[in-house]
Amino acid sequence: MTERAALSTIRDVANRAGVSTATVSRVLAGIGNPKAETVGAVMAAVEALDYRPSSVARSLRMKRTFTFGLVLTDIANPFFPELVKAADDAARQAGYSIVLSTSAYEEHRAVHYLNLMADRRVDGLIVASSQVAATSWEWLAHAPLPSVVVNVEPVGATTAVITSDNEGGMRLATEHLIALGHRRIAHVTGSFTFSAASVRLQGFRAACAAAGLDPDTMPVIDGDGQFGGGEAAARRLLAEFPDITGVVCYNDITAIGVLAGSRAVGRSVPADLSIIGCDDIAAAAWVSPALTTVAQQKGEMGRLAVEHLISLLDNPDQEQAASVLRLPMLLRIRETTGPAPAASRPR
Amino acid sequence: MTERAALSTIRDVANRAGVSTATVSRVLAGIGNPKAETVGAVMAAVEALDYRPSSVARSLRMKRTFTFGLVLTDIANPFFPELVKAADDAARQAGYSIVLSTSAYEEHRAVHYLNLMADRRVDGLIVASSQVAATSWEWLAHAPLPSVVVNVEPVGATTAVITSDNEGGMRLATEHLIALGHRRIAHVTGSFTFSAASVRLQGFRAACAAAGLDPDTMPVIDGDGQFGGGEAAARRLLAEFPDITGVVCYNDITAIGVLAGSRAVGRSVPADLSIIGCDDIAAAAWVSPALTTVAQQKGEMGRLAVEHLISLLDNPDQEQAASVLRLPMLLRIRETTGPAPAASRPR
DNA sequence: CTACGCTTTGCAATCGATTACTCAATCGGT
DNA sequence: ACCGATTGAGTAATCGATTGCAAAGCGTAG
Repeated sequence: MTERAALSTIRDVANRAGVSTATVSRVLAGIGNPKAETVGAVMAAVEALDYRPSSVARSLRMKRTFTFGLVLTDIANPFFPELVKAADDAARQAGYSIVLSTSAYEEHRAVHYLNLMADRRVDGLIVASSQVAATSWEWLAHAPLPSVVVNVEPVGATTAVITSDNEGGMRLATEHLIALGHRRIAHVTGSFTFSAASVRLQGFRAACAAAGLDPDTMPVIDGDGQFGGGEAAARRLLAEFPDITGVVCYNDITAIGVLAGSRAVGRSVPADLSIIGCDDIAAAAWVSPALTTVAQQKGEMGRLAVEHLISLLDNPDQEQAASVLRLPMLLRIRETTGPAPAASRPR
Repeated sequence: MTERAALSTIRDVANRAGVSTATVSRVLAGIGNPKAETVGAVMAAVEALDYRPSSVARSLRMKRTFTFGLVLTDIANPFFPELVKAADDAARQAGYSIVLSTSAYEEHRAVHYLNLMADRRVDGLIVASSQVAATSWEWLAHAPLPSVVVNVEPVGATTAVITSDNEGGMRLATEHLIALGHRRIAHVTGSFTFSAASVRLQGFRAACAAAGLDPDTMPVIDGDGQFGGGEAAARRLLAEFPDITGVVCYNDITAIGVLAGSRAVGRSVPADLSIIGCDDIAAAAWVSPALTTVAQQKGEMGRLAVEHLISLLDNPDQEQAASVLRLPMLLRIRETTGPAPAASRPR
């Protein structure tokens, strides 16, 4: 059996040290000029009683919890760990903690969790999502606390938004294939319930057009942002358009699916077919051949979100502005992209 | 600019409804037999003011936060998402929330976070880790709150432990290869700072012995539980012991590394070489060929941890016992294992 | 018609911290 | 040696809920 230590209060410490609770509080907070003698007595009592102030009581009195809520649509999304970690580090460094919650892609639960966070009286809210429904936006706009939205860009954003330059990133990916000599390039999309899906498609088309390739002649196949969707898309794509030499995918998981599907129908990557993903999740480096991709600066997004909230809290007068920050994406060349097969080179 | 709704207190509601705060509290908690009229007035006021009770104040008064702390060594570990999700669901269902924190493999930070959780006055603690140092165990044993340890089994456990039957799982994996006719089988270990590494090695040896294969003649190569370690191990292994036809790996990430390394040196999987992992992370299904593995019941572990805590809280008299629960692991046959090549079959 | 009992509601203490305000003691200057 | 400034610490209010106890309201029985 384990002996459970009883938790002592500030009053216990005050009694043992022979001072008032006010003094204990001040000494611990480093406020005022306490006599060395007093400090000694307090610290000794704190030590002896293993006193740890209740942040519940502190929060009630100070009307600050020094906590940020981080709401994820789905914690299983391999995109999120890095973001959570960076946000956690940044928060910790500034004396804040992060409370996590995941809403598992169900809209009604999302609003429920947002409310739960508000009940908790978190000082600020970070919503990291692939999709956020209108009701949630509404809620955030009138919420009694500041918030930042990460990774999704709503149409009429009313809060600060931090996201990646999805269009530019996709352009980067497409340009990479074009530079390798590919001229017949396909795009496998994500589910269009993800706001990034259409933006990434746009980037693909823009890059084609800029290189003198008519975007309307380039196959676009619907995926679902998951492995299965990518695999199915690859089979369909290669059956209908066998002359394709490059595939630009909505995200890495899709690309990994496309990789599997392509090989299943006998294409060798990157000799016959080049594949490029988007996000740069950990698994991208694990598949073989390792996946070429454009990376989102996930850690940076988490860090910036926290910093934004803190600056909002430090300047309480300044109204929350509806800003949008798009971080550039970074090309990570690995092994799934290579020169276009000579046969299909133009002229 | 967004108009920030001012947050109203129970007193505001009481005033507007023309009742006392006590009545509001009772109505909202469903205690007593309030007159329908009173209920109506209170609910109307709640609605009108968009009142949401402060769980900070409630926690202070009730000395319960209805929150569990979940401490992860590293949130980036692909093992954890499923566990977190299941724990979250189970907790939510019972009226609790989960507060997450990650200690990033640094022991001193781990204790720091445990303290932070205690300051938060969480009602219970779940520690999910691959390794927990002695100081943390010490802390948990004398902590002023109940706790469960998940996924790691310390030598002198003083709290409840929920883990997988790592020995049995590894035996299962090894038996699978043996049943397929393999007789020269290697094991790539994890870092031995992970408590499961030696137990899994034991399982491997036990299965060999049981099948009449001398474990001492089976190559054992050190990995590190990461992709790189697996890849390097494969190169070394296949150079030194080219007659090997099967590899049992400490975990999936290692196995994926071994897969990459084997192919880099020209082995085809599963024709020349069978590979089996352990854990069943999401990426195991994404690589190609898809990885055969033994699955940990990750969700189940999270669910059970939460249930255990709740039962501990519901029966406060019952002392916390040091129990160990080992969940069976499940064989998931995919594509990286196949019959041993005929050439190497015995006799 | 009064009194007793049940229901419904209010009063006020409480949880454990922080902090504005007050007060006592000490110090220095002339 | 006296007085004002300064320092160090205590008193008590406060944050926003919950809940034991008291009391008011109401119905009914004697």
